Parts: sequence; structure tokens; C-alpha cells
Amino acid sequence: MQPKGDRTVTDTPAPKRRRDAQATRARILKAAVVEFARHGFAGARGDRVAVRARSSERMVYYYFGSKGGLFRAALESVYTALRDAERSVRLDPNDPMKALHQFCRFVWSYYADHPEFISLLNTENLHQARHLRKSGVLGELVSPVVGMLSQMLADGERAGVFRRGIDPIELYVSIAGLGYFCLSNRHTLSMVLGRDVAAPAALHRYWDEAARMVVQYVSADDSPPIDGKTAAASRLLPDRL
Amino acid sequence: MQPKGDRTVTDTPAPKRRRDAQATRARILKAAVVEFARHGFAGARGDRVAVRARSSERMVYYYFGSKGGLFRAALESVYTALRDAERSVRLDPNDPMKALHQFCRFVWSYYADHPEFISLLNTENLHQARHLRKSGVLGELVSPVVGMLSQMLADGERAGVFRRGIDPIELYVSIAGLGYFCLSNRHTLSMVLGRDVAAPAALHRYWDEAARMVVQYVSADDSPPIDGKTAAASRLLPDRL
Amino acid sequence: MQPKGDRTVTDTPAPKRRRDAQATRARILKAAVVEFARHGFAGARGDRVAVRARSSERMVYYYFGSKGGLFRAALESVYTALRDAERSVRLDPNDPMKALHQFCRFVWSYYADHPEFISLLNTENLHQARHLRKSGVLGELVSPVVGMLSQMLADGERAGVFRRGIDPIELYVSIAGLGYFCLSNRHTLSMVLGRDVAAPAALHRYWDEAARMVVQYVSADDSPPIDGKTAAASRLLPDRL
Amino acid sequence: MQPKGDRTVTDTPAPKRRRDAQATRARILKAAVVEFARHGFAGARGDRVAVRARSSERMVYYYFGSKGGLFRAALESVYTALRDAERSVRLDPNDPMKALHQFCRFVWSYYADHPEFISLLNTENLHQARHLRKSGVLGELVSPVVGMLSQMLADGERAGVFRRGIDPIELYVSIAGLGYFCLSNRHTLSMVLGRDVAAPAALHRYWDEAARMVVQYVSADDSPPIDGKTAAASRLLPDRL
DNA sequence: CATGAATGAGGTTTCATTCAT
DNA sequence: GATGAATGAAACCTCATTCAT
Repeated sequence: MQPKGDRTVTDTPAPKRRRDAQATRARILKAAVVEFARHGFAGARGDRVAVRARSSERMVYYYFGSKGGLFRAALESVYTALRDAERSVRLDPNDPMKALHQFCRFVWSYYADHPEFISLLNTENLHQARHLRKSGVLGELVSPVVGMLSQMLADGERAGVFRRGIDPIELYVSIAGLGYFCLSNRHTLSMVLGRDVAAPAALHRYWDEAARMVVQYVSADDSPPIDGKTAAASRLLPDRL
Repeated sequence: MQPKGDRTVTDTPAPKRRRDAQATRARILKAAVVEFARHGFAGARGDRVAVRARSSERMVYYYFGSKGGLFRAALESVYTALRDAERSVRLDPNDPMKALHQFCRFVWSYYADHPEFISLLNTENLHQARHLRKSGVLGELVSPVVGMLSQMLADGERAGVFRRGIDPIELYVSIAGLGYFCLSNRHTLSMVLGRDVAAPAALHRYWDEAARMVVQYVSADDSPPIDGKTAAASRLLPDRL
Repeated sequence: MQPKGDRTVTDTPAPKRRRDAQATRARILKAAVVEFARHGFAGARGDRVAVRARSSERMVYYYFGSKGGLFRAALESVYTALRDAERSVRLDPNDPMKALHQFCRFVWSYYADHPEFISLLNTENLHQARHLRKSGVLGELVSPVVGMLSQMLADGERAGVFRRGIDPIELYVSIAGLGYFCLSNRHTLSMVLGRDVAAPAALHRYWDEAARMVVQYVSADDSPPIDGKTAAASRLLPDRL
Repeated sequence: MQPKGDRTVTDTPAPKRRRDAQATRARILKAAVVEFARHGFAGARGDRVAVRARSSERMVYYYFGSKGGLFRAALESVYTALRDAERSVRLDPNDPMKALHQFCRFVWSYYADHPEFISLLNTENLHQARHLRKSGVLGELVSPVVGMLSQMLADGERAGVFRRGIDPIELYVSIAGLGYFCLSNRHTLSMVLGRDVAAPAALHRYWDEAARMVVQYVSADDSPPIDGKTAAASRLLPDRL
């Protein structure tokens, strides 16, 4: 159903129609990202997408087949964008602590700069990653950041600045969570706490503290953080999932 | 269709009708929480709520007026439940460090035990807290946890186990974020990281690490977390908000 | 279904409950007149009636059985009020011309003072007098004005001030129509003519002219109004009904 | 379901689809006029319109957006029809009296021939011309009849057959009211007067009398219509508006 | 006499999608 | 390749009314 490119080897300048078509498709996709980010999957409206893309509802179906297809495409597009950004991050290879710091900043500002990414993720999680599961691009999506963190942790250990035994995935989830939550839940937090935790200034102050948290966590100088008894006691809390 | 009272022989004067009404309302509300948690606001269906509540769609409107009203009630109910739980938390008043640990565990297991709370929050944030804003109960909702944390921090400072200058709200947001993210984003994370970070065992391991993070962060033994140069360098990343 | 009075002969002071009941019924009826006048039959809402009557929707059904019953009662009440007014009109028995004038003024100001009457009539005509037909009070409703006009015309003829051969019903319809139309159609006329023909001042000027019309029409000095040819010609217009 | 074009052999290039669309729209509009005329705005039912138009309820919304939009279109259509008719009236330019007579006949038979027009007007007045106010076509709707009457009055004055000082709008309202009322209120009048004043024969007799009324009113031979005393006396009636 | 709770049926409107050039 | 017309199904919500004390 999608007009899959079947251009031959001869590199004649692309016919105008073709370029327009691609441009239309791109406009629709961009509009879809905005629409899904604003209204979620069920709340998104085809006609609003069409208007925003300066196209017609009919074209949306022409290019993407269905609402689900459009959402999948939108999701893939924001994931691809994230991965491109991740790949272009340059972490200081000689100073693991500085690299960690850079990593945190990258993740956190990416979230801050891409609210549509956060919203699409939330929506996709509401749907239990149904669309992602169907995505063919998924294979390529496995995040490069885990590899990056592993490398960084290994470097740091070797250099004696990081302690050993840190799980890169857990570290990644911690870092992401520290940055994600106050942006994702900005509106309810503002209501409940009576203060906008995602206002630019507040955010930067918060990031400084969060960075401190992460850095101390990985640092070599380990005082045993929790005495056994306390940990055991807290485990007695019901852990129903 | 409604379970008509089952009054015993003992002539308790409890007004039967009244009880049924309250029960019906409560069943609908509970069903609504489930439905909104599963499908978000726009995706929720009135008839599914009615069926689950063993009532009729009409009754939903009889008690809650509109879909928006129902959502607001559902949101209020999960917030109220959280606040009740928060109020009933007992933190060790003589051991601030232990108290902090208990606090983290409380928050994190509350999230783990109440996926519907997470989902409703996400949905409400998608709608920019529109329903919460209209809620009359909002006033009472201002979380008691900030007060609790403030107290705890003050106690810890006095006891010399916590360092000074920690903002209770920032601390709260950090703790919450650490626990929230891997539950809220469980499905996409599983896809992208290739591992279920919210599986019970993984979760407990993660919580131990996260607790370590928090504890170290508040601890008195301060090694300056970030040297100025590193911080400055990382600031050069674009921080567009 | 209506609580029909069955008071005995003994004239004990009416029990309070009874009086309240009558008062409630009266309030509901009054509220119904307003509601039906504002919104027509289909547009009228039981709950608005209840609120306006400071009663409950349930009471509306208790006293009037159905929406149709309520409308019928409302209609009867405005007709009864009109008839009471008609009966209390005093026309100068010695000066037919003056009496005619008084009659016109009475009709016209009654319409102007009772917009709810006009509206209910329009609504009832939309329904082809269905409710009026069912009304038991209809028998008493036959308007006394035709008799009054007949008398007046006879008096005037005898006195030589009125010409003969005037049909009282046609005269009544003419007078009513002259006053009714610009009130009934006030809003559309204002739009189409660009002037509020029912503003108080305009109305009084108009009534003076209308009165002149009526008076000249009945006056004895008859110049044959239309020459036969013209009348015949105008008859050629299609008179499809 | 739609009558698919019946193109003949002659290859007229008329776009088939287009024609169907227009035809469907027109059928719906016509059905709407009937439905609103019969049941008023609130009483009108979308499904009845759809059935009568041999279309679907969905199409009603496709073309007219909402019930209100459909009503507005219906109203505009009957107003446009009236205006077209008004524009095509030919009044004798050399005989003002005859022209006046023709005018009356035109207005009155138009009302008689278009009961749906009367009903829609009544409904629109119930709604205080809300729909008309929103109509873009309103600008063109300003009735040409006032101009026609002004011209006629001027001609008649010059010719000495009409007296001077007659307001064309008041005259128009009088004429319209004389014809409108007995049609608009036919059903209640029949009940109350015990005679069908809008039966064809009765109507024609009545129109002759009404024409006489109008003609005498404008005629040059002025006997002072009301002596001051009578007028003053009648003014004493309460004129509360 | 009075009333809070309940409701079946149906109203208007929207949604995602397909038809037919 | 692109598009205007069409639509079945179902969503949210309302209405007039009755139940059961």
C-alpha cells in the first residue's frame, strides 16, 4: 500500500511528482507526531493531522494505511531521531567521570527538548508497546546507549574512579528516570507540589543535584550504603506486583 | 440487576436504598479507574465501565454527569488513596537514615502495587492536568510527603547523618522518578533494552541500587560531587527548553 | 392520578399539607408556562421546570402525569387567564366606536403583555391543537369575544356609525392578526426589516395606525373599496392551498 | 442507495459525481424543511430527515455539520424562495391602488401556499432568530418589499389616490399580519371560534375584507379616524410592555 | 403524601475508513 | 498518483418516565 521506492540505478534527477509525494508524506508524519503527542492514540484525529499537514485525510490513509500504521510510523520516527542523536553524542574517552556527566546531560536535555518523545512513549506504554512490537525497524532500535555505558563503566573501573559491579542497564534506567519523571509528570506535579519543577531554572538546578547523585553512586569511594538489617526490614514490605 | 440488599432478621435501621446507591456509585468508580488506566481518557468506553460495574451506562451519567466527570472522580479516588497511604506511613523518628529508606520503599512499592495510579497520572499529564485543575478536592491533595521529607531532612541534619542544603521537593522528585520510570515505561524499555526491568526480581535489585543512590546523596560525607570544570563543560551542551 | 379534591362539607381550616400541595402544583404550573413558552413543547425540559418551581422532577409527574399533561395544563392556564381578562373588559355600551377602539387596545396590549401566551399558541398550532383538543376545559373556552363583537356591531349598525354586513369573526381575526404578528415574529422581522417593530414606542405608533385601519373599515361611510375588475384580476393569482 | 446517474447516449461532459452530490444535498435540504416545519427545531428528528431524503443520517452531517446547521440551511432556503418570489412580483406601475391590491394578494397567497414558511418562521422566532443571526446570507435577505411599498406609496401619493404620511414598514407589517395570523393560528382558532378560518373559501372571503381594510386605510379621502377623546381614553389602559 | 434511585430507548454527533473515479 | 463523496458502526449523552419505598 505504501509507494515503496523502486528507482533504478540511473541517477536521473528525481521527477518532481516524486519529490512532492515524499514531501507530503513527511509533512503528514510530522503532523502525526504532534497530534499523537498532544492527544494520545485514541484522542488523535485524522482530520487535524490532515489540516496541520496541509493535506487531506484521504492522503493520510493513502500513505499510512490506518491510524495504527500512522502511529507506528510516528513512533518509529521519534525513536529514530533519538537514536541518531545518541549516535552523535561524543563522550570524553579519557575522562570517564566527565563522560558520565556528559551522558546524563545529553539524556536529560534530549527529554527536555523533545516533549513529543515523552508523550509518544507514554502513549505507547499505555498500549503495552503494541505498535513497537509490530515495527520492523525495531531490530535496529536496540539502544546503543547500553553499549556506551558499559564501555564507560569499564573505562572508569580500570581508571579506578568508578567502583565495580554497577549494572549498565540499571544505571541507564536510573539516569533516564531522574530526568524523565519531572518532565513527564510536570503538570500533576505542579498541582500537587505547588511549584513548577520543570521550569527552565528549576530544571537546571535539579539536573545539578541529579548529576551529583549519579556521580556519587558510581564513585569508587564506597561506604556501605545500607546496613543489612535496614535493607532486610524494608524487604518485609509487601511486594505484590 | 442490582444486588438487592440482604438484610438479616436483626432489624438494623440502615437505609437500604442509600446503601445500594453508594455501592453502585462505588462499583462504577472502581470500574472507571480500571478502564481509564487501561485505555486512557479518549480510549475509555462508557459501556465497558458499565459492564464491569454490573450497572448501566445510564447510571454512569446519573452519578458522574459526563465522561470528564467520571475521569475526574477516578483521578480523585486514586489520589485520595495515595494520600491515605502516605498518611499512614510510619517512618522511624529516631533514625533518619532508616526513615529515608522506609520512605523510598513506600513510594516505590506504592507505584509497583498501583499501576492504575501511574497510568491515570500519565493520562492526566497528557491532558495537562485539566481535570485535576477543576477538582475541588485538589486543595486537600497537596501532598503531605514534602512535609514529611522536610522533617526527616531536618532531623538528619541535626543528627549529623545528612548533609545540609538538600531541597525536599527535589529529593522527592528524584526518589519518585527513580521508582516511576521503569514501571511507567516498562513495555518500551523491555523492547529497547531487551530485558524486563520491572519484573519482580529485577525490580528489587534495582530498588536496592536506587536506595543506595539516594542514601549516598543525602549522606554527610561530602566529597565535592562535580569539579567545576566538568560541570562547566557539560553546560556547553545546548540546554534549549 | 391527580389528587382530586374530596373535601367534605365541614369547613375545617384547610390542613397545611394540602395548602402546600396546592402551592407546589401552582409553582410547577407557572414554571411550566415559562419553560414551554421559552422552548416549545419538544424543547422544554422537565428538570428546568422542577428547578424553577423549586420542586423536583418527580413532583411534576406526580401532579401532571406526563409532559403532555403538563403542557395541556399550561395551555389551559393561559387560555383561562385570557378568558378571565376578556370577561373583565368593559366596553362603552353607548359609544360603539369607542368600544371598538377599547376592544382593539385590550387585545393588543394583552398580547404585548403576555408573550408566553403567544408562544404557547404558536407551539400548540405547530402541534395542530392536539393538546387543546384533548382538553376538558375546552368547552368553557369558546371565546366570549365573538359575542361581544357581535353585540358591538349590532349596536353600531343601529346607531348608524357602523356599516352593515361585517362578520364579527372576520373582524376579530383581523384585529388579532394586526396585533399578533409583529409580536410573534418580532425577532425575524427585526432582522429582515432592520428595525424593531415591537419596541414599545414603535408598537404604540403602530397601534394607532392599526386602530385607524379597523375603525375606517367598520365605518358607515362606504366608498366601494375595490372596483370589480381589480378584484377579479387579482383572483387570477394561483390560490393553491 | 443513491440514484446513480442515468446518462443518455449523448455524451454530455457533466461530472456525474458532482451532480449526485448536489442532488443528495438538495434532497436532504428539502426533507429538512418538511421535518422542521412539522416538528419545530427540538422536535425534528435526524433519522426522519434521512429517510425522507432517501439518504442516511450520516450524510446529513456530512453536508450540514449539525442539526443547527441544517436548520439554518432550511431557513435560508425558505427565505431565499420567498425573496425570489418577491422579486418576480409584477405590480402595475400605472395604477398604485391596483398594485397595492396585487401586493396584498401576493403576500397572502404566498403564506397560504407555503405553510412550511410560516412554521419555520414561528420556530425561528421561538429561538429569537438565533439561526438567522448566524446566517451569512442574511445580508442579502433584507426584504425588497419595503422598497417596493415605498415606491408604490410615493406613486400613489403623487397620483392623489393615497394619502400621505403612511409608513411603508408599518403598512407591510399590517398586511402581513392580516394574512399570517389566521394561517399560523389556524388550529387553535378553529377550536376557539368553532370555525375553520383558513378553509379555502373562508380564506378568500376574508382576503376580500382584508384588502378592503388596507385599501381604505391608504386612501386619500381622509375622515379623521379617531377623535382625540377616544384615543386618549383608550390610552388609559395599562400599556406595560 | 412525597421522594431518591433507577432506567430503556433513542437523540445527536463522531470516528476511522472505503468507494469510485 | 491523487481526491471528493460516501458510510457503518458506535461513541457520548439526554429524555421522559417508573420503581420502590
